[in-house]
Amino acid sequence: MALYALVDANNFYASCEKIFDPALADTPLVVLSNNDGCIVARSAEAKALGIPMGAPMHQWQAFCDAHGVISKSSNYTLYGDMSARMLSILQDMCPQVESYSIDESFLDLAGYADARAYGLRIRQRLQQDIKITCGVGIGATKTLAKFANHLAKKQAEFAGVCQLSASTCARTQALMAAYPVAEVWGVGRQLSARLQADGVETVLDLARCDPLAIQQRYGIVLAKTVRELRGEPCLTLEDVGRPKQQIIASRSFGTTITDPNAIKAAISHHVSRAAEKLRAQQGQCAHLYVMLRTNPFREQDTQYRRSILVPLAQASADTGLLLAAAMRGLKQIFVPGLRYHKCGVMLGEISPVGQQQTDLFAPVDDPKRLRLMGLMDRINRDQGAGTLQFASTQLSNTWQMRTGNRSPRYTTCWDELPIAYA
DNA sequence: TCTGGGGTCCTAGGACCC
DNA sequence: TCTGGGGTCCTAGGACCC
Repeated sequence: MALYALVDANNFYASCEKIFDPALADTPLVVLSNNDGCIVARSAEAKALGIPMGAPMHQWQAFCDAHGVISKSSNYTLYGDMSARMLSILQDMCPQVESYSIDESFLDLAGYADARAYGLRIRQRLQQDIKITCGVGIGATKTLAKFANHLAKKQAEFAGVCQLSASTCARTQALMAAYPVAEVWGVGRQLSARLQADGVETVLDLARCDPLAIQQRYGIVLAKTVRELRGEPCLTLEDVGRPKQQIIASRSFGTTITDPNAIKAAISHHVSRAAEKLRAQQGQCAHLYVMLRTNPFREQDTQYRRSILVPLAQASADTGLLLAAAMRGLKQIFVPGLRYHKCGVMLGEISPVGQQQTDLFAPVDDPKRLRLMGLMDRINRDQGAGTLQFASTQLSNTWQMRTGNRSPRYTTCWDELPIAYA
């Protein structure tokens, strides 16, 4: 009998900020996206004030000022490190763990006699060791575990850990009937609007649909979701270390950009970051996309949005080669005179280095160049990102993003460790 | 003035082939 | 004059997730 748990940290980014700054303990707090653009995390107090997820900060600035809400620029170095600590505790407690996102992991609990008691222990341990409060949802499928997790957080009687029994059980059905279909994992805005138009309003309504009819009308993905809601597993735990199939590096500019050199510099920067990630997973890519666009929210501006695929003559992980390819692509899609807002690159068709294609004569990266790249990565890791860079990155820095109020990197940087006074 | 970034999977439609 | 249809591969884009 399959049994999955989903462990999900509450208000993760906001909690990370609060752990290291006790003065923020009972203060409403929001964490902002890059460029301090959107609200991407809220503390419990900020949620209670009615601040919505994803809202543009500039629309809420006055409200936050009036209600004493503290805002923080995002500090991904800190959140990433806390996430790794959380994962290692979970791996210590359970042999089968899939890290699903920065603050969520699925656990395979098949064969555990008292899964709920185990969930409570996990919750206690995370609370005790790293001061992170999480919800635990347990069910026969990942989709049910997701829903259970939602219940664990929303309904106080579960004390943070909810185990759903079979979807045929009356109690489970009552819970499913109490939540809108949009709460189901995999049902977003578009799908929930269509489903509601078809009379499928609650989670229970969807669970009662015929999977084949759903497949006809909505496709295979939603059909799997229906099966999962009915207790039939369609999704399994995925390997933690699975290499990425595509690697994206992109950013909005801190300000509108028209200067082609600034865009070249930004693209160079993104290529460098993406190639670093590619080498970190011992990969090489056979093509890359270059993406460029104007600001869709500025309706008064001429809108433009293009991406272009640049195939490489050989699969490569060499920043220099990738830079040259990206510049060729950029040249093709850059239109002078527009007010640009964001650009990026995506590496695709990724394969492991060394697993060569069948063509004996296919060129491969020069080993000397790869050693140089490895050295560059090590220096940048030890001495700080950007210590060694390709020159095109330096053409301009006007595109850099804004960060108003980032907290210290408490756990990963010697100069920024928190200080405790006894 | 100011609206994120990084992923996965699926599908529609065009190009091409026989 | 009459001018098919099915399969496959590829790509762009859309939906979803956090």
